[in-house]
Amino acid sequence: MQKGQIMERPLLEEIHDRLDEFTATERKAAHALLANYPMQGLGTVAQFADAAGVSSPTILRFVGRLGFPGFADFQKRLRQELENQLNTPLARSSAMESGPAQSDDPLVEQLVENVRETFEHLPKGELAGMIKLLADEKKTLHMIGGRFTDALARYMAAHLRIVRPNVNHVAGQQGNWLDQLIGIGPKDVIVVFDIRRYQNEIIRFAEAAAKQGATVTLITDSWMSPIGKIASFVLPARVAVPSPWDSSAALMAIAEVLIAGVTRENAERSQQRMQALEDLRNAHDPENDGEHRL
Amino acid sequence: MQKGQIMERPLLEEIHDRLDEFTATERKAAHALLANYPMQGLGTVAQFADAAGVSSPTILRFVGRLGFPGFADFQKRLRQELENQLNTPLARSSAMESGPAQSDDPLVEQLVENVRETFEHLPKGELAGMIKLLADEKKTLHMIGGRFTDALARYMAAHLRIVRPNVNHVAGQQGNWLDQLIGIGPKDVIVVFDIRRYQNEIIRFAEAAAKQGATVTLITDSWMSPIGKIASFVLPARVAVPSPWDSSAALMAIAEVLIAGVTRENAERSQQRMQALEDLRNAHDPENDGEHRL
DNA sequence: GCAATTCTGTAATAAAAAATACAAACGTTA
DNA sequence: TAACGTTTGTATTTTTTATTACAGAATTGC
Repeated sequence: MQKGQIMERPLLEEIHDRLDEFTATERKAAHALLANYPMQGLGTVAQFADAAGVSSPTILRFVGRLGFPGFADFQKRLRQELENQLNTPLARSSAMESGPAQSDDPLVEQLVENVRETFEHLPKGELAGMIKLLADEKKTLHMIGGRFTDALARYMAAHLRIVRPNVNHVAGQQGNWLDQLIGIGPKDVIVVFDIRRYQNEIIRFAEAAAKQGATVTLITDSWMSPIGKIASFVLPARVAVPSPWDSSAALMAIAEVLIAGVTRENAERSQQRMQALEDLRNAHDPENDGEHRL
Repeated sequence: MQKGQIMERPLLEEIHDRLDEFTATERKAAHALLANYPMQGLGTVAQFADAAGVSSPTILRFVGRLGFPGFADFQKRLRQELENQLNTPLARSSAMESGPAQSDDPLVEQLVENVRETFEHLPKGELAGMIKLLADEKKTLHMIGGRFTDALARYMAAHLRIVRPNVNHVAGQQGNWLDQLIGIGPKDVIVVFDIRRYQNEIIRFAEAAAKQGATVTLITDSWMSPIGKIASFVLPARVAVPSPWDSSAALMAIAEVLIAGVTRENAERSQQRMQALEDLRNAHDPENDGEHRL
């Protein structure tokens, strides 16, 4: 079917969406371009062809199918897109202040150092074991966090929900939490984010869950959280920075390593689910050409 | 694939410094290039000449004087520079390909490196300006994020809400978002977290807010977010890691630096509000033994 | 398993763009 | 102001690059 020629949509997206309209070699060209977008398109046809492992005419046919009369027009479009993005505050700053200029802010230094040290001291066994546990889809996962760390629980749940079933984020008010305790048993795994000051409600939730047979895992700022006593796996992170606040950057980093680990642990399933979700999104996404003016 | 080529300093700088070595018309060429760097150099010689108001040979002499054997070499250099900025310099090539590497997980290495590099390249002016803006309590702040980055918006809002009034997290469904647009005007500041793939709804929200006079700020993965065009401040972070997911750790780190900055910017007010909140908590929740770091 | 169709690369051709030669214009100095 | 050196554009040549024609390969349908 013929889509309306919306010239404003990024070429990147259009190529992505129309990937299956192309022939096998044209798709190789598309992938080469997407992999190094948009620079790959700004050289010569021959360079492009070489990088994609196809012949020059295939490149020409590819851009032709995208709707460009010639390669030059295609390049013009790419340059146009780049130019539009380049005249932004970001472009100004990143181009101008290109000096290395190590950060002199002690907060920044400490924060970066925290992330690095966290992994340096992270017990490998705990990490591997926890990944394996979280990858087991027969278990139901429940993420929970405190006042600030709730955002991390949410973040982790949003990702894991994509690569595996049975992922729950224990959100909302405390009363709500207790409701969710009802169904929890040996087949459940609780992932707790808990840094000082350790909130009583979370501690109680974790203890209750453990009592009902659930496996409790903990991502925390030290081994000091009371939950550590009942947790099967504990991952400690550095959180102290010269500020009234603790830093959650290292916690976030741990969460991401866990997410990546679970994804990798069962790559095919993850791949399938991601693809299925992608299809669903495309199917549901109405052609958004209507502009919303308010 | 990164060649052993030494990363010389940006051509932009060199041209700027050597501006008076050039002849009058060559300088016109230089200015045309600087005015639209580097896109102006990526077209044909004739286009370049036309834009600069000089003849083609002058362009050739200009690039010749810069030390390039031919125009093609000059373009190659420009493309190289762009590519280095578009992709993370280290991520795509070195981390992905060299499998064995250190004893450490390459994902972890890249993640830590991302956080470090993010701050190395973070434009100081943008950061300082943004902190000042966010510290202005006459403004109302609205945090918004995408599928995954919503957690960051939430996290940031949770913190800022403590140290200053008028902080809002634009949460929930899209329909909801539009409702919140109603009251937005020049006294509002939108903080957008947006990494690829950039979600249309968020873009529309930011655009609409900007149209109504609000100040838009952006924390993103590169200069490619369309919101960059309308944003007053843009803070870019490294997000690429060897995983199907992008890493938000650096985004989180930026958020924390902003939070700390705002807290510091108005230390007394922050102190007062934190104390007041503490008192409230103790009054309402006697179980909590009020240890609090400040 | 064969025919028809589609796809793809090789090689030739056409188009363009870069590079060059040269003369006019300009500026500088005697 | 005249003569010299430098700078600059026009016109031409040379080279590169895009494009096209066509035949062999691969795929699809019957």
